[in-house]
This record gives sequence, C-alpha cells and structure tokens, in this order.
Amino acid sequence: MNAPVFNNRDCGTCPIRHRAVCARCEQDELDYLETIKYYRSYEAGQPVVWAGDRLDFVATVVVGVASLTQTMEDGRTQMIGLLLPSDFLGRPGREFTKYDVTAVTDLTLCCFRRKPFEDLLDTSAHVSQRLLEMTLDELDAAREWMLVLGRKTAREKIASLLAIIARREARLNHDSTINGPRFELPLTREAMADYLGLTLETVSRQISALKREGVIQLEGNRKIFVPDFNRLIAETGDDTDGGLPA
Amino acid sequence: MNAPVFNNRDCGTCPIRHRAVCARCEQDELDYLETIKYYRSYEAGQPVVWAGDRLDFVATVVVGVASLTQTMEDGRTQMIGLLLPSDFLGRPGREFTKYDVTAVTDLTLCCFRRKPFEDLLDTSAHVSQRLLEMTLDELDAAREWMLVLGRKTAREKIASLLAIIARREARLNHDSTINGPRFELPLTREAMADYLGLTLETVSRQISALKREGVIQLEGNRKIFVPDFNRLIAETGDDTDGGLPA
DNA sequence: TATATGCTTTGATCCAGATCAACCATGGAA
DNA sequence: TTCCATGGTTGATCTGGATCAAAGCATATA
Repeated sequence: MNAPVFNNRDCGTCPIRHRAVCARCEQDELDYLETIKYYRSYEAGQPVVWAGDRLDFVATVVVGVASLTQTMEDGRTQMIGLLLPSDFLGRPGREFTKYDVTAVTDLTLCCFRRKPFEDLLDTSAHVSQRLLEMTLDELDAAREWMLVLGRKTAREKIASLLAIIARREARLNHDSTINGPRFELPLTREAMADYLGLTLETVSRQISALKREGVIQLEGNRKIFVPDFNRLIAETGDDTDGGLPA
Repeated sequence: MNAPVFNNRDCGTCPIRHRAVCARCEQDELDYLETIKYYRSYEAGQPVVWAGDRLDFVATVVVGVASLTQTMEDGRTQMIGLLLPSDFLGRPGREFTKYDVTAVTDLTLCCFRRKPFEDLLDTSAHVSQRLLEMTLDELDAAREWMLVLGRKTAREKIASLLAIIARREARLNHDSTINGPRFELPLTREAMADYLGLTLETVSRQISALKREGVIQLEGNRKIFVPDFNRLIAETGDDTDGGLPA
C-alpha cells in the first residue's frame, strides 16, 4: 500500500483553508506560505517523528488523524493529543520535538519550513494571532482531558472519548444535527487505552458494556452509532448541558 | 487577618518584571499597561473567581500561588494548573472563566482590564509574542501532567509533584544549585490529592513512605528537605536526565 | 484450503489505591 | 486550660481496573 497522494499548490482550494493557522491570512500572506510549504503523506501506523528528533518544519493536518504520545522508559505510554484536519503540529522556536508523532490513519500534512514560518510569525499578526488562539484552545482541551484522566471512571472515560470524537466529527462535516451520530473510530482499542490511561482490556469491556446496555451500537468494531446522544453525555459524568457543538 | 497589601505603580521595580507577559515590553508599552493595571490581594483559601463567572480582567501573579481547578457535579475535583509568580491568569477573548481560581497562599495579582489589554495584544507584538510563548509553555506543562495523571503510580505522582515544586522554587530564587533543595509545600494534602488525581489518604501515606525511606525529610508537615535530588528524580519514573533547571 | 497476523473479546485472578473510620497535633479563641 | 477546628496520620477493608491467559475473527499470505 502506498501513502496517499496530495498536492495542492493552491491554498484557495484547500479543504481546511478557513480553520487552520492560515485561516485569517490575506492573499499576500498565502502567496508567501505557498513558497515555503510542501506536502507529506504517511500511511496509517507510520511514525512522523520521534521524541527528541530534530523537526525542521511545522505543519497543518490536512487529511487524516495523527497522535502525540509520550512514552516512559518501561513502555507505559500516554497519548497527549489527537490531531485532526486543520490542527497544528510543531512548536515554533523549538528545534527538537518533545513528543512522538504517529499517523493514526493515512495522513497528509501541509508542512512549512520552520525558519521562514517563524519569520512570518514575526511579521504577520494574522498568523501569530490565529496561532495564539489555536494554542489556547489546545490548552483548554488538555485541561479538560486532565479531569478525564485524573478523576473519571473507566466507563466515563470511554463515554467522554466517544463524545469528543462524535463532536469533532460533526464539526468537520458541518453537521450541527448531532442527534444519532454515526461515525468511525479512528483508533484501535490500544490507542484508546493510551489516550484514556487504561488498558486495552478495560476499554474493550467498557465498550461491550455500553453496547450491551444500548448506549451505543457497533457495526464491525470500528463503526459506532449513538441512538441517543444525550444518553451518552449522561455517561460522561459531565454537566448535562445538552447539544453537540460547544 | 487581612489580605496582604501590594501597590506598585512602577513596573520598573516589579519583582517579576522580566518573566511575565510584560517581559519584553518597551517603556511606552509599560506606560500604557500602568494606565490599565491595578492590584488585587486575596488571603490564602479565598476564591478569586468561580467557573462560569464573568471575569473582566486578565492578570499576572505577583506574589503567592493560585490554583485552577475543575469540579464535577458530584464533587470530584481536579486541579489543572498551579499559578506561581509571573504566571498569567485569564484568557484574552473569553468573557466567562472556565475554571475555579483559588488563592492557595496569600496572593497578589497585577490585573489588567480585559478590553484594553486585548487592544494591546492587537497592537503590541511584544506582548502577543510573549503570551504565545507562555501559552505554549503551559501547554507543554499540561501535557507533561497528562502523563503523570494517566500512567504514573501514586508514589511516582508524589515524587513528580515534589520535583516540580522544587524546580520552580529554585528557578524563582535563581538558585541553580539544585542539590539538597529545601522548600515549603504551598499545598495541603487535599490540594495535592486534587492535583495528582489521588485521595488525601494516599498522598499522606506515600509522603510518609518517602520519608521513612529517607528520600525526603520533613520539618513540620509542610517543609521538605531533599537530601539527594537525583534520588527523588529516580522515584518520578522519568528519564533520569539529571539536573534541575530544564 | 490451510495458515499466519493483527486486532478484539472474554474469563479468572490479583492488587494499588479508594473508602470508611479512628485518632493525633497544632494553634487560636473562650 | 480547656476547647474546638483544621489539617494530618494511620489502620482495616473493599473494589475497580490491572494483569495474566485463552480464544475468536477477520483479512492477508502461501
């Protein structure tokens, strides 16, 4: 199998043009970005970079899903981020990555050479403001996740993960109709376990339990159908503030 | 007891002038900040804001420690951030706080009215760049903490917390001499538990165990002495990359 | 048609940390 | 000087998830 091909010279037709770091760019800024950008594709399962590697680009996820993970010497691993289309990868000003980055599904990145991108940050408020906003959002998400990791039960963790994926999926497809979402899990049971701070056996058992009780339905073991979204939300332990798009 | 008093009109003599959001400001920017700033003080234990409250300032911690926490309906709480002097509080562009903020010790904030501060962000690259940098650092810290919450044992969690506090303390005092740090815990056992995703009983037991085994020494139950910092690091489960200042 | 290979489920057992319950130390306040 | 109140320790017991161990089930390979 080959890595998917993507080569979109023209930012104007980019599918995530209006959500990524470049969301607020003017034409001249886009012109500059086009001179420093290139696409890279990875097959599902492939590493993008290892922690400690030099990384001389930053990037936007265009297609697919990537994970950020941290691993301890004895092999315990924790996923600390899930990057979906339009999410930003890399830290300007940092030469060596702190985290392992892996293509969870087939993945295409729109990469910008780091130095010229950093220059753009110094000159374009449109880019730096957007990056600040995205970073603040990431920080909120990370803090949200700290509650999940620190205080939720296994069942609540699973429900939280499903709810998050359903929400993000819906936002990407511009569905604001959330009720009865049907989506495909991009993660293996093991990857879910690494995200949730559980073992894969516990993940499997809890998913089986939610299925048994009718909170979710499965087709195969990756496709999920949620007959009643509010019921799922109730299982997360969060405030039941209802609807999908936060 | 009264809240501590602090009223420092002159940014030039501010103790955290060179580390806060205003670190890179020129004199004219400082002059502007001085027109929109005011100090607020809180006694240890007092709330600063509750999640959901309107917050029309952002602020820098000048003296003391504040905590960010999230609480579930049934009372389970998770601390998601600990703000030390020079740390930034609040999110530009957000009117209502997402988290509870509490003064852990006596606390003084240097507050900026939100609107004018946001205006400054639009005009001053010095401030917005510094804020981006600080936010990226916070994000790294949050991700670091996700590993602690998701994958570490109780003992490793305690050791990690002590190591973090020792490091931060050392940085604030400009000690680069890390060996044999002696410091005061700003947190109660319960607050530590909320930070670590444990119960206070487990925190107490693990601290007793570390003391029994000579990894730490206690005077009273808040003052900690670490005879061998590397030994403590070894207990965190992290890569033993030695020294204090990251 | 048989046979790996990667993911998933399920079962049996174990244990780290939670829970429940006393008890202790310190420092105001009466 | 006694009396709480607050925070901390310690003990006994319970339990949610981890761990160890088999199978099940697709898709891919020979």
